[in-house]
Amino acid sequence: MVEKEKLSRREREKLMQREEIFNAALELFSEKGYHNVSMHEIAKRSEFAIGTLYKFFENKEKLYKALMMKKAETFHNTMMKVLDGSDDIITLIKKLISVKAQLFADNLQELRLYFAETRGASFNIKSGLDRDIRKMYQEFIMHLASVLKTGVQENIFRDIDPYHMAVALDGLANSFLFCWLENPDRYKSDTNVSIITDLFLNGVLSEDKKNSVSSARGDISKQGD
Amino acid sequence: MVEKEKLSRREREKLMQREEIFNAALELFSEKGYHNVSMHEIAKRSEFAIGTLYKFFENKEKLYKALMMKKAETFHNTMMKVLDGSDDIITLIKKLISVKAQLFADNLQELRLYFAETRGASFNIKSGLDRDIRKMYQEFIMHLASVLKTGVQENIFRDIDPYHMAVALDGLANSFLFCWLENPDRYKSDTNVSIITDLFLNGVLSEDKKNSVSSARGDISKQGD
Amino acid sequence: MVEKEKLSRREREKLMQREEIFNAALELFSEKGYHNVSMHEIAKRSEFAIGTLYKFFENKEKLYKALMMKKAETFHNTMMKVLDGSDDIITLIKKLISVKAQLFADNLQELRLYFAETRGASFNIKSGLDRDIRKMYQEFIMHLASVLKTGVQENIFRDIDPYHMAVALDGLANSFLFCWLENPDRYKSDTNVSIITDLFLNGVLSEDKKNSVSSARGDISKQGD
Amino acid sequence: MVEKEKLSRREREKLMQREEIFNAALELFSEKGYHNVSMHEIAKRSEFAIGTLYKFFENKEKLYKALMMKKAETFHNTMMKVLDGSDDIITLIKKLISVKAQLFADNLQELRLYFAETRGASFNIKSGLDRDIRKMYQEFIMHLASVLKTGVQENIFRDIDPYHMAVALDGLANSFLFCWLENPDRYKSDTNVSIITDLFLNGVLSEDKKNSVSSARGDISKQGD
DNA sequence: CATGAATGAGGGTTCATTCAT
DNA sequence: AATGAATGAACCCTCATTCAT
Repeated sequence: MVEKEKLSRREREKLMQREEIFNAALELFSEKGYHNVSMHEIAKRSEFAIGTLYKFFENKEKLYKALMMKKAETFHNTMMKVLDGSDDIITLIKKLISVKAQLFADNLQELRLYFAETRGASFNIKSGLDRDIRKMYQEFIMHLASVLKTGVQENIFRDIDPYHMAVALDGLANSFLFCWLENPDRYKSDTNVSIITDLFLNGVLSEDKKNSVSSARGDISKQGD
Repeated sequence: MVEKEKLSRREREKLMQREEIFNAALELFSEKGYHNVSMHEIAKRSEFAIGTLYKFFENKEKLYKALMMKKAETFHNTMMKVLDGSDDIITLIKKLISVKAQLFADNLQELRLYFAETRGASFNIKSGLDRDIRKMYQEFIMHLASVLKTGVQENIFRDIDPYHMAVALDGLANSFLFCWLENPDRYKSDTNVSIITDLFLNGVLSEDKKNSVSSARGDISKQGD
Repeated sequence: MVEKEKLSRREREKLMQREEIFNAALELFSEKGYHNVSMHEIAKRSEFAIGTLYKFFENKEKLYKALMMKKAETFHNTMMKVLDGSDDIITLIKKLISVKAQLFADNLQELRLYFAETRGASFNIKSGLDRDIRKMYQEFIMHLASVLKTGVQENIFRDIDPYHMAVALDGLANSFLFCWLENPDRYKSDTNVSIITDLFLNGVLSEDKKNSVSSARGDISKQGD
Repeated sequence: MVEKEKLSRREREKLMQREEIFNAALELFSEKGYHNVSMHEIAKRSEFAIGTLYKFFENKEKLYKALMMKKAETFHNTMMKVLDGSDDIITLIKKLISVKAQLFADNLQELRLYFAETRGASFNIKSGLDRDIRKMYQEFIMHLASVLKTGVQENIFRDIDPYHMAVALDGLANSFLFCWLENPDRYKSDTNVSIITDLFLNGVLSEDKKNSVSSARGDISKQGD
């Protein structure tokens, strides 16, 4: 993503330093939340002087914003890449959930911060972080909707507003994933992704598709009367 | 809930004052989040002296916790009451969404705080607020699951784990409601509640029930072929 | 001391109330020190309203001063009364130490406050408490000196400046009494008073008196060469 | 005590700053007592920002304790050093009083604080300051007692409990010194030290020594018959 | 250029005092 | 006259930010 070849040694070094500050800050914010972390702590953890932090980031809020935006972009891009794949729509949805599940498993703390910004009370109103992140989120939903729309056009899905389908799919995934990550004992990564997928597909697949999509029934509905 | 007849004038006054502090604090916390509101501000907004605030609430954290617990209990009780109604399961679900929609419409800001505690990064860990609120939420989900279970037993729903259905229904509702409340132009309270209901029911109704539940089809699926 | 006969019921009542506030305040100040006691606490302990406290005492500092002055006067008067007795000088000194010892044993905490004002850092500089108490103390020392002077004139004591003798006697007594009250295991009230007396008398008695004052030798000096 | 040669410029500076805060704080505490001095005042007097104070001392109580302990140690060490000298016992006592007198003259305000902790009402109990200081004081008394004991063994003093002699000597000195320092007009450093010494020695010297110790008579007892 | 000592505004909280009832 | 609810100045302390080195 970063084109190291074109940068001078000095510039590369700077980028590395920025990265190290990022990592230290992310760790701390994730552990304790924005307001319970001081610049002092970040400086110590990143092994830079406080002044150096301010060379890279105007202030604490901007640092946090940059951090969250970076994470959000990573999440965003990861999800978007799935949407841009050439899989058939059913596979794509399965992948989407699967990738999202992995994202949750790997970044639970960071996602809490992320959701605090999207759903909860933003820590950084002034910097407009919440606005920017929500915009990205909307972009993703719209893209997902456009993909789902092809499913409707191909008669795989019933004629439901694709935007609604997108919101539904995402909401379903979020609530299950949070639920599982908070009650880790309930979570078995293999079968659980399909629970979400199946619940979603059952609601949106067109009648004549239902039988042909194996996993969409057997798993969650035990009696096929 | 409060028996005003039995209280002395002084006690009524106290209750009113407490309420006013509550409201001022709730407004401010909702607008800016816990850490961006000072006791000074709350005092000013509520038109009391700082000392008076401390007569009613031991400290800022306790005030916040009392606030959140009160709101959470209101939400909780409102939703629980619906579950305890004697309606048939389909009506009950519709009511649930409808009531929840109203709750969202009336308390968007407060709900942001609520979600910050349940989903986002709550770092008010000391007071155990997040634990208490999540417990209440789990209680609700379990109760909803038990109600949905009767739907499975009566063969209205397919044989899906009721807990999963509960998580799904709640997740679906949350994401739609947040979405609409952030894009108020998309929101028309009448038709939109049924979008959530229909999406959910389509995923869980047993085959032989689908035709008999009118609203569950026509609205979202325009053509059943 | 207070002539109750001449006071109306109302006035007697007031006096009683004042007394109760005094006692509550004295207890608390003795337990925790001036700055660690709030008017609230005094009100609660004395079972009066805060406002009532302020009817009797202009402010906290004045209350404390009144309190300390009263205690100081009690100490002062008790000691002065001994000085005014008609005993011979040796007996008088013994009584003085004995009475002082009893005062210390009964009022250790209050005396700590008293010494904080006379010797330590006064809590109430503004009110001039330290000045007033030190004045009383000087008065006592001067009176003691005048009594000791008769001992010099009667050739019972050597020709030492009576003021010096007074300071010496008081200093001796204070340091022993504090020492014993802080190490109560060392303290046996009977013999210890005579330790102070003997030490003092040994230093000041004229040669020809030493043999005639029995207790002044045998007790502390075992070998009479 | 501090090896300035081995410290870097920065370290020396730090030490100087600490010293300046110490001095400002000591002045203020001595003038007004612990509770009547705010960190704000100390900051202003020492010409540092409040934050800087907290770089050097964890909190107000720790600052006060450090202050008191330092002063107490200085007093303690100064007195102890005299005790460890190789002088004969009479000279040693004279030196002791003389050094103590100088200490009082140079540190009257600070000594008030010190006595507030040892004798008066110390309510800095949390930090254990009073305990630590009293322990040091006891140590000094015990050491003094052990030195005086040699005087008894060498038959210079009568057979009096050395601990009692120590308490007496210290108490005598304290009361005279306080008295003089509060009535500076009475004080003439030369003759007055010998007043204390003589009073003490008169009480404790063995009979056969009294004549040989010149100063112990002539000064305070004008006629020896 | 990197550093981190120094800053001081602003936070939460207490409590002596007032005054309407 | 007695009350105690209400007040708000002032406390201790933190931490984002600056700037001389």
